Amino acid sequence: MKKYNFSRIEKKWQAKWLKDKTYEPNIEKPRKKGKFYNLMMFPYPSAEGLHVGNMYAFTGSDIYGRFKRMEGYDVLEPIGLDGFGIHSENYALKVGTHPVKQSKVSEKRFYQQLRMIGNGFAWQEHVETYDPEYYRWTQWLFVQMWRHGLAYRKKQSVNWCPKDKTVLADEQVIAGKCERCGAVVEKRELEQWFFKITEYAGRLLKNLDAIDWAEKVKIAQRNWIGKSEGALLRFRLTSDVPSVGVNIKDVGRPYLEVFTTRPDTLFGATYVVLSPEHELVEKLKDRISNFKEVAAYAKKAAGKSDEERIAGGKDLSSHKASAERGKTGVELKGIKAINPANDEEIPVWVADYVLGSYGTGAIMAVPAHDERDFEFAKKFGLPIRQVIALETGIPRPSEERRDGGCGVVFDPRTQKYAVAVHPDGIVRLFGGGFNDGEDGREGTLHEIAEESGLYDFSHVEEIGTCFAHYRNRRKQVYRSGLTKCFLVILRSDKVKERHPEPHEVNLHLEWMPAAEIVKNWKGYNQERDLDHWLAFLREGVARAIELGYDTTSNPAHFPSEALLGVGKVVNSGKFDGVDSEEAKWEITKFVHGEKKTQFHLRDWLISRQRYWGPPIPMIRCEVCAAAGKGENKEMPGWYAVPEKDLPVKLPMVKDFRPEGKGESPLASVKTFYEVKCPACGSKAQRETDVSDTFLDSSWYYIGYLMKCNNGKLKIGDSAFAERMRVWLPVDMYIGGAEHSVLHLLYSRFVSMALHDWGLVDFEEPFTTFRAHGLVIKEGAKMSKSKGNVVNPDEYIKKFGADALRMYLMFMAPLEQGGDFRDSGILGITRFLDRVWKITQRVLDPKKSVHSAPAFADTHHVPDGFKRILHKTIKKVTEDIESLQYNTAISALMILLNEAEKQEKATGLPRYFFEDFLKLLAPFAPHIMEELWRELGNKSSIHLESLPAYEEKMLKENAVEVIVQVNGKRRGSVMVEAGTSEETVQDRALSVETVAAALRGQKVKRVIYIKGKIINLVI
RNA sequence: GGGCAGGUGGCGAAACCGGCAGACGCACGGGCUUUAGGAGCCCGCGCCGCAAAGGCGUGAGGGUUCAAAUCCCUCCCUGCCCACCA
Repeated sequence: MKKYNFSRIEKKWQAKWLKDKTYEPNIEKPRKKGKFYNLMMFPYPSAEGLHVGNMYAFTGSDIYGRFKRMEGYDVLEPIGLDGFGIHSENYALKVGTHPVKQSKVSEKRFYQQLRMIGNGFAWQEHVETYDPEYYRWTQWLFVQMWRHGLAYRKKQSVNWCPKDKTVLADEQVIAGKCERCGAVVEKRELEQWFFKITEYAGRLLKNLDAIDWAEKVKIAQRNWIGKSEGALLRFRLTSDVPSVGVNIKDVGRPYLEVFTTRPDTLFGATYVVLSPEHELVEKLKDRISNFKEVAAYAKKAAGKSDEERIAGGKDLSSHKASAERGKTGVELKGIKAINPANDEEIPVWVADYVLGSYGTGAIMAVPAHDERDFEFAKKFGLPIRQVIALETGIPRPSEERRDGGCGVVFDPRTQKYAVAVHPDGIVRLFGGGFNDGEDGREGTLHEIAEESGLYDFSHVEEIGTCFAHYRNRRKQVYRSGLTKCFLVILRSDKVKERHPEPHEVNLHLEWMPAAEIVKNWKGYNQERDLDHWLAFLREGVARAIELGYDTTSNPAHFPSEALLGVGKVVNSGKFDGVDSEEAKWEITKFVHGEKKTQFHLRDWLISRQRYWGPPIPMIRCEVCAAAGKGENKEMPGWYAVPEKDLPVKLPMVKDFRPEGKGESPLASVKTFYEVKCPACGSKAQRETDVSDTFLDSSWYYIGYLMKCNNGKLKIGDSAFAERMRVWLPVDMYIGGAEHSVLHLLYSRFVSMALHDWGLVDFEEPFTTFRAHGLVIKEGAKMSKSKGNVVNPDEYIKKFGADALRMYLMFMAPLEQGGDFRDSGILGITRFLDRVWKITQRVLDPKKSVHSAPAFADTHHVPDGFKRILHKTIKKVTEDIESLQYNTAISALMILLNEAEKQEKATGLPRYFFEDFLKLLAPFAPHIMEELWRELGNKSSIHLESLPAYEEKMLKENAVEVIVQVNGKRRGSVMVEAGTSEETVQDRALSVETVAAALRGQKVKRVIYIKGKIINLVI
């Protein structure tokens, strides 16, 4: 018997496939069922060779591609390297090699490794992003963005990584640290190139609904785009500082514009806040009496990294909470804003918790209903006014409806409020459910008198309503109703006899200052969910202060939290009682505000002050700039490099190290940056920054098509347009979830732009996207420091690529990732060994390999075996389609177990081997090819069609029906398929163990699930 | 703090449109092949019982149902992503 030598077999077929162009599709005219573009995220070859995570992803994608090929599609499965950019440059820095040289070394190593894993790559179509013939088109893309008004330059405070010495996009800053090197990110003001991706925000969001992508990636993109519906509101500004320079009306905008998603809370806006970088801070300098202080604050805030700004914000989690922590800000003294809703004069602050880059860079602060404003207001003693009575839930019709009321009872002489104290320490307001025929005011005063005895009041005023739910210990709602709240001012503390309800007899009256009540309020909802009464208390106290009764409470200090959520508007003049959702637009209209949709998405920062990337193909001419001339009116002096001059080749710069001056190393290469102005011919300067790596990878799926058949096609050619029409969009894209928002969003943006320019006929580049999971080792993350990194080379050497591929896929579903355990791979090795042997046995050791194999006569093989085979075909086909390779492999193992039994009984028919090997071919391509050829086939198994299952072959003729008594298994009966319920029941009753369980009791009910289970209920 | 995914034997995991929990594989135990090894074959393997009978078992607690890993409610834990976005 021939021995199984995977090493020899794998090498042999890898060479043969390459020679035969087995995996090269017919680009011009796809064969058979048509094209299938099977794309996997290309790797960046920076680290120490191919990682097992790469191999996991590639294998997962390759199996799918091979499966589609065997389904009859002409599959394009290209591969390339994303080797241009910071990560590759950093690797070069680390190993001390020049990136030009290093890229060649990495390329060789990666491609060599990639050839060993057994993927069906179309090698002719490979691309490398650092190849000038590739980045010619990356630069071309930049030029198109410029020509279409989507590229612009602006000075911006940007994220600056002090270690990588470059600008980072927001997406590359993780919790204030650099995504790649982990250094704390700083802020710097630099002129940068941006792409207007925000112009596409709406479409990028909307199209998500129509594409077949992993749901979590869609969610991540939706969150990133971050659409919010709100309003732009204007606050007039006034000043009591005598005008020195500018008149307040002459600052360009005599009002402050804010964006808010909660215009319904406008009446509760008790101050406004500008971001430190807001233009009005500078413009109003003459009107700000403490400008020095303000300017110092703004300067400090601008230099702070986001990390520091956030650290200054709420950090309630850490116990090291020092007094230093908390929000910071400075009031603009001398300036006031007018709340347009109630014409109230309110203070203006500048604080770094407001971001300059979002909305209008200014907010109206509603501390009662926003956590951040609340925290700020508390710290600086600013007023907090509740304007929303929260809804505590939605009642169900079945629940008993009972309205009620409560009172905030204040004694002006002692400056204290009345509270009901329960024996177990629970504190609440006086009040309760109304009796029949009572209304709000009368009923509430009645309840107060009943519980506290108090009845002599000088002032009673309704201050709020909410729809409340009362819950039992299990938090189930047992009663719902409208609850009203009244502020009640005591005339005298005369009391009459109490008539409390039985459960309230132990209740007693206590007087406390507002803050103390709030402090003692803890956990009232242990028994009933009455936290809305706390909101009423705040409301009542605020009103008592307003009326001048309460002179000791400081409303800024006693509430314990902001009230988030929606409900009915209160304290808002004529809008009182309106649902907050409605009030949003009514109030917006009332103050002549404007409805506005705001996106979280920012423009794409393209510039990188580094060496290893495609130079941005732009030229700056000072002469034209001075004359106001240029390709873009708004940006005089700027010209795109003419397309005939592309690519702008990256010059060889020996010292490519970033210097940290905010300039690319190219800025010191005179021969590079000195050029002639394309318009006027005067001395001009080339842009010396390079572009972001994500621009390289945003269009690489098109790049592969350019390389097809060694073509020299280009975008814009009609032949290339036709090629793109045939092959795009990508049918299946598999990659890591870590690119959910970066690469995938930019690619979508670019393809949408190409579509708008009339160059491609699709908007979405990837029809289907699936994210593979992560590979961990023995339950732990792989890392070099732990020394537990799986090196694929070693395993391929030891077990073969087929075994490694299959083991990786057997661990768990592809989308889940897997736990790599060294011992586990042996199971796969054994399996492949048995597949090898069972095939060798049929090839009869006595004859030569080339003579006819000794198959069993088909007629001798029972239908039962064929049924198992067909069930396996069905299962494997379906599982591959849904990327559940683990269960597909398991089904194939079961089939082999059955086949070995069958072999002993009757021998195995030819059809078994053909189908079995084909089903295994996507998983273990080398061995299957070898065995397939040994069976006498002349062409590749990978170009064969998958076996099809026959529906009629799946039907069992005898089935086991489980017999349950009261839902517990007590036995089973074998019956013919289609046996009537009565017969099954009779048979079930005659089973000994079933009869024993019934113990002669009468069967009350029988549930029969056809062919599966019969449950006898007694 | 928010979003997403998940929690099932000693381990990786199956089953999840409610219907025999633990398929398949690893590890482990026993046997066979006169067996030096990470070789092969057969048997066993959730837990408590010598065993049978039986009972208990899918993060915890409750609920719906003839029947719950699966559906509902409350809570706990882990991983990943995001996080002052008004």
